[in-house]
Amino acid sequence: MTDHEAARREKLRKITELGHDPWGGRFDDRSLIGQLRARRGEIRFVKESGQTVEIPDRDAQPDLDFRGWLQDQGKGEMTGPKVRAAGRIVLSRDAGKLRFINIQDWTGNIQLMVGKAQVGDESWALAECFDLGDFIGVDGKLAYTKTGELTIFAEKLHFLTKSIAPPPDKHAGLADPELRQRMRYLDLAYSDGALDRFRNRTKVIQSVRDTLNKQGFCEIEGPTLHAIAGGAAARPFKTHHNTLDMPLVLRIALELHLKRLLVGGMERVYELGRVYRNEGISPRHNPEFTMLEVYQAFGDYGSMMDLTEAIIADAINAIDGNFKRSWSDTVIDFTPPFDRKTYDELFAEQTGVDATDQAAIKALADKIGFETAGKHPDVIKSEVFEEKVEDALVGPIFVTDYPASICPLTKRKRSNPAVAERFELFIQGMEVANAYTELNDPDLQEKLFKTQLAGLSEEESMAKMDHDFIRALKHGMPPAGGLGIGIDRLIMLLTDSPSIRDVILFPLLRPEGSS
RNA sequence: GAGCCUGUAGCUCAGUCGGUAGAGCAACGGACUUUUAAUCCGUAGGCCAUGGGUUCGAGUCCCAUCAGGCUCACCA
Repeated sequence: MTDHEAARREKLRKITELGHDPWGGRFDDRSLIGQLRARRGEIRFVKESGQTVEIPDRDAQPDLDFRGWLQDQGKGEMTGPKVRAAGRIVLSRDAGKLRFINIQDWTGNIQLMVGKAQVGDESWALAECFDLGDFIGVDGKLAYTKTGELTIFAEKLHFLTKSIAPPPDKHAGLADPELRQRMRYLDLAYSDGALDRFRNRTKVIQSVRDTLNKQGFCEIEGPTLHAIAGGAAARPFKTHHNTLDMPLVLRIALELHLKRLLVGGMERVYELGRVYRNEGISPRHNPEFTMLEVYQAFGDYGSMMDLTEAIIADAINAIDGNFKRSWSDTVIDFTPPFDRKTYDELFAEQTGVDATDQAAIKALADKIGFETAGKHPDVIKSEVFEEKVEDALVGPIFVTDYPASICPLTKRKRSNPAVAERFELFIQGMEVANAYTELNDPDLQEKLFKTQLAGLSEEESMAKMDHDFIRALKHGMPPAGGLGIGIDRLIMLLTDSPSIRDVILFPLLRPEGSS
């Protein structure tokens, strides 16, 4: 046991001795600290003559010499509402028989003044057992100190919960990224901005649902345990069901079940949920992440583009309504409509090479040093695109109309079968959304599945072919637009968070002390 | 999976050329009834990530391991 813990346990003992429960209990009728701050206009100064004076608002006049102003009023008394608050002690200063304590709840932070003469010996003895990190409640008068700080002048103290372990540095908070992730509770409680970041995450997710529900979309919950990992090209996590003695995988995408629902007549349907990919970890990849997939019958990728803009604009309004958002040392302008450019236009812009000139593209690829022998011209083009174009897509920008051969499971343009009706939304070089006009021809789908699985043995291929999905398509899936949004990445961009682990409460980490 | 970087007190961090382990905050004792990163006086707190090696001597140099970060790879 550390000295810190021993000292805190000793105070815990004293609290019990004083007749208080160190683990507290229900505490009704408190105001949130944010609400209390909003009530500061009720505070008055009453002069000896009986004249009532309004208190100048320090937020409006930050340079005001409050102490001087107060002296100018002469003798009198500050009056303010009786309030009750509760929170965690985050700062404490004592000045003899007087203590200034800052408590914090999830709406803010406020100072308490506890005077021995004002609260009595009993409460004073309790206050001497307070440590940083404890939860306390207070009844008192909301008013200003001589220096103009909004303060609850304590009349009665309540003990709500003892903190046995010492908190991180009271100003620096937690700096070590490993500790911030492992001990997210401490990060939230003591690191600047951490709690707000995750509350903004909640607001974004709620807003996404609101936007879709308002437009008549229906939220569903598909299975997370799949027999076949379909809908994406990632490696799955494998698991096993004991009673059925059956291998299972965690889902890598939401797509195939949502499309079955289109067949079933759910015309506008979405799922906002977790998917799992057994791939590498990076500042943009966590093994489990939150994905939104939306399908709209009788729509196409164009309908999805408008919807994507609406989802993002509404999410920003839900946070703070600021469409010019800082991102690292730059600013992203999210004001819709976003730029829309075709794949070929961007290719030509960034490389100076005509996107339809296969020979010139191959020459460029050779110059970069790519292996080009035996590759499909569109594959070469796509490799050059990733190398030369994607990083330049600071966006937000919709990249539309991809070469059909690199997205086989997408419907082609009727006017040009070499082009797939697909867009991706890029922001700061990061792929945030991906949408298609969905393929609904079961024979073509089956053929393309087979081609996609061609590299695998027949046995593996059969195991990965989702025959039920093909069967569903045979019953008729209406023409539809489909959209996927990486919600964690969107939240990263909206909260100026450079790593996906900053917006996932409990990202995957190796266990501690695994040596 | 590869390369580079990091790991020192509860927290944030110094630690020079290899020569007895440092600071701020937090803690403990004391002074102070309007402080606000309060101040002042005093005290205590260390498996220098772990395990080896080199050396008279290692926080420091070398090797391995563990954990984390970044870059790359992987990744509709």
